[in-house]
Amino acid sequence: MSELKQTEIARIARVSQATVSRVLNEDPQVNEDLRQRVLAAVEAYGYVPNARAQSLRAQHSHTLGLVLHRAPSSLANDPFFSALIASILEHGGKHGYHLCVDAARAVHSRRAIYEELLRTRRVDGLILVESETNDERMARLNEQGFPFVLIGRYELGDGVYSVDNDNVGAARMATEYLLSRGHQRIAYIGGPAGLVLTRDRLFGYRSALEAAGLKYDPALVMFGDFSEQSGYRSARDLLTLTKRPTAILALDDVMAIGALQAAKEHKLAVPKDVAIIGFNNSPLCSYVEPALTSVAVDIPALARAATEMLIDLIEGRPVSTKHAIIPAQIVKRESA
Amino acid sequence: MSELKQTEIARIARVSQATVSRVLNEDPQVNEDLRQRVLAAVEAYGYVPNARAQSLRAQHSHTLGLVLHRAPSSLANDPFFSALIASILEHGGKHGYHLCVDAARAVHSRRAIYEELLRTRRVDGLILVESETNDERMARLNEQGFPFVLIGRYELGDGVYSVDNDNVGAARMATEYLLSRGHQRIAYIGGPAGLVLTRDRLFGYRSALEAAGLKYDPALVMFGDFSEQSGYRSARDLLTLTKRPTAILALDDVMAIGALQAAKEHKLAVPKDVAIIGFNNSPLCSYVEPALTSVAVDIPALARAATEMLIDLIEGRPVSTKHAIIPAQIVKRESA
DNA sequence: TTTGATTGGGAATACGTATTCTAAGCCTGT
DNA sequence: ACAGGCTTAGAATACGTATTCCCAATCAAA
Repeated sequence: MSELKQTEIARIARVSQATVSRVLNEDPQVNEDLRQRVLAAVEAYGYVPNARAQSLRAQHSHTLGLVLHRAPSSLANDPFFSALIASILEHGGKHGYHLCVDAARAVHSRRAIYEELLRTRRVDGLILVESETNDERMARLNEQGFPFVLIGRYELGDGVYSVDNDNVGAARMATEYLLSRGHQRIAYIGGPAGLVLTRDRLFGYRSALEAAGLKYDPALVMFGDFSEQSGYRSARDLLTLTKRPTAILALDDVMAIGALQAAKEHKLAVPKDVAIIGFNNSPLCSYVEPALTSVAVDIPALARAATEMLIDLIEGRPVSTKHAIIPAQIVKRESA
Repeated sequence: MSELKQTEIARIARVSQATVSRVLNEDPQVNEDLRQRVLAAVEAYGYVPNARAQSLRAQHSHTLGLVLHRAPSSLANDPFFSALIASILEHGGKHGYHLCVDAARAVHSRRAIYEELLRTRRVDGLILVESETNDERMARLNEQGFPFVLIGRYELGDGVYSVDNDNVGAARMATEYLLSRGHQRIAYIGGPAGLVLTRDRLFGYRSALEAAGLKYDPALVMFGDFSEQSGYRSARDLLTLTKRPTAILALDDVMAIGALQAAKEHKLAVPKDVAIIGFNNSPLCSYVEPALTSVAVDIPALARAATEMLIDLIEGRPVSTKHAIIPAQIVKRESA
């Protein structure tokens, strides 16, 4: 049944192909008479317009692209990833957009990704995640009318649009929360020292401390790698300090769980002897003992902001902020 | 820079547009001379072919569609979902396919989904997940040359292609494992009674029991709703039976965790007094106390089989099995 | 009635590519 | 030297749609 084009419908309804197109696009100036004939034929034969032809003609495909800068296999158990897609799907869908997902495989150079999706016009716009590149080519792409939005980094100058969660604010908020509960010695377990994430949150942590008139103590700052092991080891070292901390802020729930383990081994009650806060509010939090208080990065809001910004960009509407910052929330459970 | 079509490149390289196309498609019969001229122009201007035009012309878009029969928001924390996408991305990518994801929103009738993606030729083929429909329209679609593969149900007759995990076999395997550890009274906590999943796995459970010469005891069979609560309640009821079971097979990790909770409250040691096995091998398993033994549905294999079957279908290669069954595995931890 | 404006709808075209058709040039063999 | 095959590449076309252009018909006004 590949013979279903407007031409066929036109022949059946005894009108021109142009009229069929007009009817389908609800052009007001078409006689009710012909309109009905066309509609009847469309219904009878189950005609549906060919999106490929429409895209070529209309110069847009109503499709958004999502590119993850990681190997596909690494996405398998990542809750961030599924939440991201879910939200893009939801809000893009509201505006009638489809979603095309791609992950950077090793064979694909960065260049290939841009081109494959943007320059080939396979999608109307792109959401880039965890891109490691500071490439100024990006800025040029945007200028050339290939709209895209970055999630996760906004230090690329004004050429690109971006959305990020408020790393500084989130860490500050968590630290302030611990301070408000009377903690004076608060430790920080970051990710790898080089990461923007680690750096920004450290800054927030530190500024909360200093705002409270406390001295920043490098001995209380550790760097892990987001693994449970690294959380465990960092916490173990912290808890054996002579002046041990009474609270620990870990940049990931899994590391926080490692810290819980260490506390348990040191016979320290959580949160009485040592309070622990994680990051990301993963499903795990409710299932560990005690349930983990966690800073929730608002992924749905992040994705929504990126999606709507991108669609505004695509459709030529003015965008209010080039760099949106999404605030985080503390989800209080038992560990702090 | 929208003026980048083959025509422009052709003018620059002083050849015809056809020649540009030939060079790009590595047509052997083009003079090395012109070839170089074209390549130089392409390189200089960063020309990339327009995928929309290619799709229209070539009658395929090298894009797979994935349709989830659920509200997008419900996908946010579903590990099944992300694992699925990851694997499709990986194996589809190997064959040069992109992925378009869609979730059935309420406003979308089933019909709209097929049409929006398949009949409009937006994608070359579709993977349908958790489709609740037994629609024979599906079979007709396949016959009409709109290739798609179902994940999760294969009782639709021969009209459709499908991939499913081996529900019967998985439950049988888990039951046999418990039997081999000496258990004689094994309970079963299913999902809602109406589900194929519940039914098939119950069958596997039952057949293992009977193969071992044990009587099937309906008192040991409960039906939950995949929530922790329902797992807890079911287990509580089971453990207060006068002839209480020494092992519980729960159809989901979260229900199994509920059962763990119930055992704890009954002061029963796991696995010594009561062994517990979950399903799905979710990340949670490693984090509960004791770590949960679980039957792992092999999602990557499932997705891979579906993807490769679909691509074979699309590219007109013969498909060996219309209904592929993916075996499951037991991941042994501490609870059984 | 005649004219001018208005409306309805068919014919033609463009979107950018891949491919078929065709013709020009060149070789080879007689 | 000439016919017939082979190679090379340009011209033309098709993919299916949306839209512009234009003409015929209708209607209102004079």
